[in-house]
Order: sequence, then C-alpha cells, then structure tokens
Amino acid sequence: MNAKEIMNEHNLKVTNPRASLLEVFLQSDRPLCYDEVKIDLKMDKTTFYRNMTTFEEVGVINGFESDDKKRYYEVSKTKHAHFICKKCHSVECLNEVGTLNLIGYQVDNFILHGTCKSCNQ
Amino acid sequence: MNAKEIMNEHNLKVTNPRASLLEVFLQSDRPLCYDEVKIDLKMDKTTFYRNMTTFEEVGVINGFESDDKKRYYEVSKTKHAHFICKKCHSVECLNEVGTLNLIGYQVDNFILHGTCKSCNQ
DNA sequence: CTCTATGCAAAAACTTTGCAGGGAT
DNA sequence: ATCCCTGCAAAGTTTTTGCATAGAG
Repeated sequence: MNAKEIMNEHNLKVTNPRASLLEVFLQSDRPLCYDEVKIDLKMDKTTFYRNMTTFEEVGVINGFESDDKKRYYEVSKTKHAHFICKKCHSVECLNEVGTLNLIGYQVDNFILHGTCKSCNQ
Repeated sequence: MNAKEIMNEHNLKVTNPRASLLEVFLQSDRPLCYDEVKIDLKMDKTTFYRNMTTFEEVGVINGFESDDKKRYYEVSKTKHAHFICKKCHSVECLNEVGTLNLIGYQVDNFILHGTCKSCNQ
C-alpha cells in the first residue's frame, strides 16, 4: 500500500508535501524526527508537525518522545520496542526483547533507555 | 540515610534549598518533575534544574523524559520500569514487569507508554 | 575568606497557533 | 466553489546560561 492509497483510505487530501512526507516514513526502517526529515524535504516545520499529528490521529503513524526532547515518528506496524542511547541519541527498533506480564494496562510502546551496542564498546 | 548525610557523602554543600529538594524526592514514591516540586518548595527553576543535574552526576538521582516533554526525576534505587499514561500523563513505577534478553546493550531505564489502569476503565 | 549556590533575566530548543494565500476535489 | 492544506511569523513550553549577590565550610 503506497502513500496515496493510505491517505485516500483515511479521507486525507492528497497533496505533494503530505504524500512525500508519508513516503519518507514508509521507506524508513527506523523512527525519524523533524530534523532528519527536513534535510530531504525542505518542508516547513508547521506542515511537518501538523501532518504528523493528523497521521497519528488516524492511526497511520505512531509517535513518541526521545531523550533529547524531540518527537520521533514511525509507521504503525507490529508492536516492537525502541532503544534510545543516552550517549549518541540514536533511536533503534528492537524485536524480541523479552516477555511482559502486565494486567490492566494497555501498552502502546516500550522504550529502553541506556547505552547502545556501538557506544558500549 | 537522610538528605544531609547523602549530600555529605558526595561532598555537596548542604544548603536549605538543596536539602529540602532532596528530601522531597526521598519521600516520594514516584518520579517528579519541576511543576510538581515547585508547588511545595517555591524554588526557582534554575536552582531546581541545576541541583537535579548535580544529583544525577553523583548518582543519587535518576532522570528521564516523559511523553509531555518534561523531565522526571527519582531517587536511584533498584532497577524498575516506569509506566507513562498518554491520557492522564501520570508516571508510575512498576516492579516485576517481565524479563529482558538484550545482549550488548546497557539498559538504564525501561519505560512503557500506553493507557494506565484508571484511564483504561 | 574562598568557592560554590541561589535567583533573576534572558536565551535556547522544540513545537504549536494565527492568519492569509494556495491547492485538491 | 468550498474547504482543507501550506508556510511564514509569532507565541508557547520546558530547560539552560550569564551574572551579581548570598551563604556554606
């Protein structure tokens, strides 16, 4: 499913900035923040943040805060964990982290904070 | 061990603002941010943030970012997870969340994001 | 007495809001 | 033609920095 189809499905008008924005996230294998996206797209921050909010509202995109006060976004997909490195501030996706036993809570995202493999050497 | 003893142990000058600040965290059962602390203490934000940074540096306090762009702090103790509710923005401590199997990473903090028990009803 | 801590004011960093013009359907 | 989208400018929020004064050891 491409960007245009996703937007149509959620009744969002298909504009060039919006389509290329979603495309960037569809093609990324890790969460991205505004700083990373603006380099390629030269899109105004207002447009970025408003579209990301819209995508979050319709459930296409999942957003969360990193350690550096920036908000990271990724395409909603199978649930997985994220690792945020306090040294290099990288944000990675992790699969098969372990098992959770929590009753009564609805867990949308889990984030591990610490020192990543590279920085740990 | 009280606030004064802890500060002496780490060679930090014992001042009233600093002592009462640490006391608040010693007596709290959950992480706190500046907004919550200032209500009781009427301490300037500069003093708050600089002392928290100092406490973090000597290892007395552990800090992390919530979902609302605020930094939360708690007394360093046995490792445990935190749950941040995206609806009410509460920050809770959790014990016995599950097991982790991560090799090569050093995990300092584990944060679950979602909807808490109360908001889930 | 010396050196660190405090608090005000101002800056910094990221995100949001207001508003006028432009574009999709 | 209508209504949503875009981008500039300005404001909002949380945290940090500069600097003069006050206080601990």
